Amino acid sequence: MSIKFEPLITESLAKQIAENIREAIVKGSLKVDERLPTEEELAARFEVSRPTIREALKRLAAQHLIRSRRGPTGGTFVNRPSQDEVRLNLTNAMTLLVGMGEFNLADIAETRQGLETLCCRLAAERRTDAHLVALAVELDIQRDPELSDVDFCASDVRFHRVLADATDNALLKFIVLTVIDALQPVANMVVYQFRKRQRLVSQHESILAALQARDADSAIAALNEQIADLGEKYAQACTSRVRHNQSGL
Amino acid sequence: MSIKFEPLITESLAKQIAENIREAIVKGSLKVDERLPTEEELAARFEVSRPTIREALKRLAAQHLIRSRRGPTGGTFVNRPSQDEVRLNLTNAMTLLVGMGEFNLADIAETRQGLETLCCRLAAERRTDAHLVALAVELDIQRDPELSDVDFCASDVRFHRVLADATDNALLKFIVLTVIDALQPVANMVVYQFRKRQRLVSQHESILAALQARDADSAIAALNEQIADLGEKYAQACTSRVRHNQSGL
DNA sequence: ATTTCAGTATTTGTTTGACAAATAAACCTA
DNA sequence: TAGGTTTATTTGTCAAACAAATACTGAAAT
Repeated sequence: MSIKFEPLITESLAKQIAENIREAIVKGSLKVDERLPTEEELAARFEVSRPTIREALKRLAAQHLIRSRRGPTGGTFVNRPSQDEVRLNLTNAMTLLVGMGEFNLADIAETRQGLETLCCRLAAERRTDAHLVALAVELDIQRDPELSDVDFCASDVRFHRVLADATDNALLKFIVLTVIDALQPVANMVVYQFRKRQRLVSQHESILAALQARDADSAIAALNEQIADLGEKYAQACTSRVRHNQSGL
Repeated sequence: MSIKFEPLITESLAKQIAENIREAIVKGSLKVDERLPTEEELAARFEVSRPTIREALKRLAAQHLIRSRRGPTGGTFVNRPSQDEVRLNLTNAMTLLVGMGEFNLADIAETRQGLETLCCRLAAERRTDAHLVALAVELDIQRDPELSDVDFCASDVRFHRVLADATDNALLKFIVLTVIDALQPVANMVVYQFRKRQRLVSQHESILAALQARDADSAIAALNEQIADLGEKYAQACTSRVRHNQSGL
């Protein structure tokens, strides 16, 4: 006689329930803005207690898959995943990976170069006048010599975000924004020490002019120059940080 | 007299606590594999009850930031974020976005083309012989006319994953794998109806040959041809699906 | 008739206290 | 010393209750 061993589920109930509901959402059995049963009903349905149900729901809430409201018309509802919310998650996760040193700086610079080159090519084709204006606004900000380092950095980030927006490709924009945001701490660390902003600004000016003329190649050239510069600074910042750490120990 | 209004925190305690601990992790005050206080201690520290603490911890567990074990040496520990775990999260989230139609097929095709073009360029430089072998293995599989559609698809995905691996750029690989995985459902839908595999296979053969010769341009040409083909199929699949939906209603 | 306000029901948020299950270390026993 | 047994610790789960938010209901006042 052959004994049929059960799969022997050892995962926590809350996790299983969360996974269960999650699948229902992604498969579409639970539609956007649809209301889930109350926690008590869910507890009865899954034959567990309410705290267990709540732990499961919190897992889903952490992924922005559901939202909850109190009151008679309240309850738990399926969230339409907004790009921004998802991107926040991704950025957090990637920031952590970058912070742990999972990616080296050369890889980061190379990837950014590849992505932004692509952006330049598409943006040169599709940018609107509004994009040019937005870029010009940031340039004006960056030209102010009284600007603090952090503000300069922030403006730099916004400049590149506009570049991504000008591609008119939602997916590419999504990816590029995620990467830019995740890499901002690193970028900050670098530009912070990069006091000669003039070169950065003039590169941005070149990019803006090239986009205005719809000249993709010139835009890419200016961009590559900038990223090459930053690549050097990355390396310097990296070695100096290593030295700092060594001296610190 | 000016009254100083308090920030008026209305967020749930569990959420605040989760955010609190999360920041401690990303800021580095809590190091990898370090053990958090027991749930009881945390409850005392934050002056809330244990279930509330547990809900907070579940939020973090959903993001793979912590893990828990029972027993005397058990407790809650800070997780080293593995690329694969994070990627699984990202892929799930992106799959949802794609499934909700946040990105149109033209954008998807264009983005994929841009990313993989980049991969080809780098892979032509840096591929090792092992990569060539891996690609050849998949090609052999794909040549089998008896292969089922799903298996063909799976092999196709693996082929492109090897391509990403050959770039020797961890970040780029991470991004490309995420996108490929998130888009697999769409790709499946397409290739499924694309019975003439011969053309796909010969394109793969061209890519392999080009990489062997370290000829980036040829590889890119073959790849672009393939993605252009898929772009057409995307469009067809899309319209046919629309028709299907219309007839269904 | 309309507005305003208090009450009420419903649902999530939180607490308390307890027990179950897993697990490693300490402790016996042979 | 080897091997099993107890024990302490910690997370996992449950039960019952109260608190807080919120929309609906209905009565009172204008």
